[in-house]
Amino acid sequence: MAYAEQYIDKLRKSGLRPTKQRIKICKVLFNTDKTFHFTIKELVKIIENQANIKVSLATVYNTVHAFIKKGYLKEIPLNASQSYYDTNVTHHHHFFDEEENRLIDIHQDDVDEVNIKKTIPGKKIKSVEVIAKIVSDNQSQK
Amino acid sequence: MAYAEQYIDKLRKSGLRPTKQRIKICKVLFNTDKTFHFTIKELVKIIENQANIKVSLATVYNTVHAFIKKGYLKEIPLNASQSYYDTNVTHHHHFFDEEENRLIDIHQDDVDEVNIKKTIPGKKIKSVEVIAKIVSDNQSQK
DNA sequence: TAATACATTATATTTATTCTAAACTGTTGA
DNA sequence: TCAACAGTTTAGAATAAATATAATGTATTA
Ligand SMILES: [Mn+2]
Ligand SMILES: [Mn+2]
Ligand SMILES: [Zn+2]
Ligand SMILES: [Zn+2]
Repeated sequence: MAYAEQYIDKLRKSGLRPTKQRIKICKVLFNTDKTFHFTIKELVKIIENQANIKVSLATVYNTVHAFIKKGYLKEIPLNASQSYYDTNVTHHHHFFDEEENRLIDIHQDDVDEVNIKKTIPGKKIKSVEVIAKIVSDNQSQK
Repeated sequence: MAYAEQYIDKLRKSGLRPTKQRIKICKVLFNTDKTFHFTIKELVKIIENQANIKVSLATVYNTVHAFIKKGYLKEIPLNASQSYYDTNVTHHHHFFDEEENRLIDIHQDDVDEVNIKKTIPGKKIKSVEVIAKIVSDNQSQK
């Protein structure tokens, strides 16, 4: 299958050999039209549900980190005791639904360019991220 | 002293009795012109350095969380295994210096109003925060 | 095939955070 | 005054995410 080639390519470019555990991880992460957000725990659960093979936590962590380093995944800064990861590596922003603990993408086009007037000597901006926390809009009950 | 009154007031409004441990925490947090960012570990270290009294980790965590709930402190969403807290509770944004692991305030005035065109049905925006990651600007060496 | 390099895994470790339970303190009212 | 009580502090235990370790397994290649 052609898609397997892509995964092998991604793995090789990340400095990893394409083992069956890693290809399985790739399938879960990249074999879909839609990008998504996940925690390591959730990723492990998806793999367990789909797969006939066992993949250890250490391998999942290692592979995810290798992909982050290479730019195939992004880590999302959230105030939580656990990291969120994103298969959408384009520049974009997020809603974070505090009630459902869920991240929702905001396309770059949906936010005006964030213009920061302040500068720090000797430093340059590497990335700018907007996080908008959302909650239920319980309209005043008429 | 007048400032002690303020701390007692803050504590009472947070539903906490003004004990000497809690007043000590208040002094470290609020007895300064400048606001600042801190981790729990750092806060404990400051207290240890200044104080003649011992304050346990549990008390520090509990007090900080009570103040957050009341709005006297803010938690800053950062991609880290540890939480950052802010004594500046006004609406503002941040630089995060990835090399020095340091937060720097950006006044609200220094960022144009972030206008998000996307909406989520049934949800309203509670807060919008911008985090700009910064790194050393190593100019191409002439 | 044998040697070697790389991977996977179970398990241990680390570390931030939260929980627990016992000891302590300050307030109250008989 | 002082016993009872509510609330507090604390040391240490528990929890959970993340990382490290080291033994075993697998793939590559000479
Ligand atoms: Mn990480
Ligand atoms: Mn918290
Ligand atoms: Zn996203
Ligand atoms: Zn700040």
